[in-house]
Amino acid sequence: MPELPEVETIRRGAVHSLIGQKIVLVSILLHKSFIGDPRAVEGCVITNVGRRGKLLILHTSGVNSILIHLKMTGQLISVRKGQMTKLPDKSTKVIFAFESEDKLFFNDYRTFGYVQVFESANLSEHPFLKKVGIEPLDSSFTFEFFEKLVLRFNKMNVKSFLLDQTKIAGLGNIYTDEALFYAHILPMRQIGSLDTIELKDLYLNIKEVLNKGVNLGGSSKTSYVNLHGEKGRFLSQAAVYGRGGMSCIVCGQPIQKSKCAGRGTHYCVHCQK
DNA sequence: TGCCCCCTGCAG
DNA sequence: CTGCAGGGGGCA
Repeated sequence: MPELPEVETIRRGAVHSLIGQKIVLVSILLHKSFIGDPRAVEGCVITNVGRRGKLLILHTSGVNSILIHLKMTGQLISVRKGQMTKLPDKSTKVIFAFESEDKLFFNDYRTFGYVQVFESANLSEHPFLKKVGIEPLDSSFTFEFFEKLVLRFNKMNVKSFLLDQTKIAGLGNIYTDEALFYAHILPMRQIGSLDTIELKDLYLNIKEVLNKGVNLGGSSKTSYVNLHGEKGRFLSQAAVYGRGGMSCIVCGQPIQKSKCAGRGTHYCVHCQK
């Protein structure tokens, strides 16, 4: 499910609701959803909440951190003591119970996601963190950096490049299609064919679209909800994603939908070149 | 550097 | 019923 804006929205909710919570019990309802020893974080307090790309990181008072990747359909939902809830339900895979009697539910009906206990001192050795690329909303992501990065991958098509987490971290199918639309670039274009003006346009729109996503609380196509169980509002504003066959908001021509980089890809043949 | 695959559920 | 879905690891 979630791309950078969705995970960032959850992170912000977690900063508010989870910091200071002491974990008293971790219940695992599906073994494959949990990697490592749950007892290693019981008794620990959540001290901070970070994010790298689409990976959420709960720092604790102990020697371990808790890494959470939601993949396609993961949800992380916090329920206060005494609050009405339908949880756990059949998609619930992991439950954290806190000393406060608040609870945290990890739901994931397709079971691609995971919760992982990992030694904080060795986070840089984690298979995902070891390879993940630059944070596009960080000040270190300058146009100069982007231009140099892009130059090394001339043969790739631009959509595959943007989806590759080892290059830029956090873009997924929705925000990639949106950024390419606003940059007037067709997704199947070869990186090497982009001129400096197009690269600059793409660079600016990557940041623009991600910021807009964060400001609207992310995208909810099917399952995404924030930490409080609320849907995101980005998709109602999407220019191309999920609008195949509908008219382009700029020129009125029908939005195309086809496959690129193995993913459903939305674009306007009139506005994008 | 592309495909297949891990799963479940829902729309067409 | 088939195909498709916010991801990404592992394999030629």
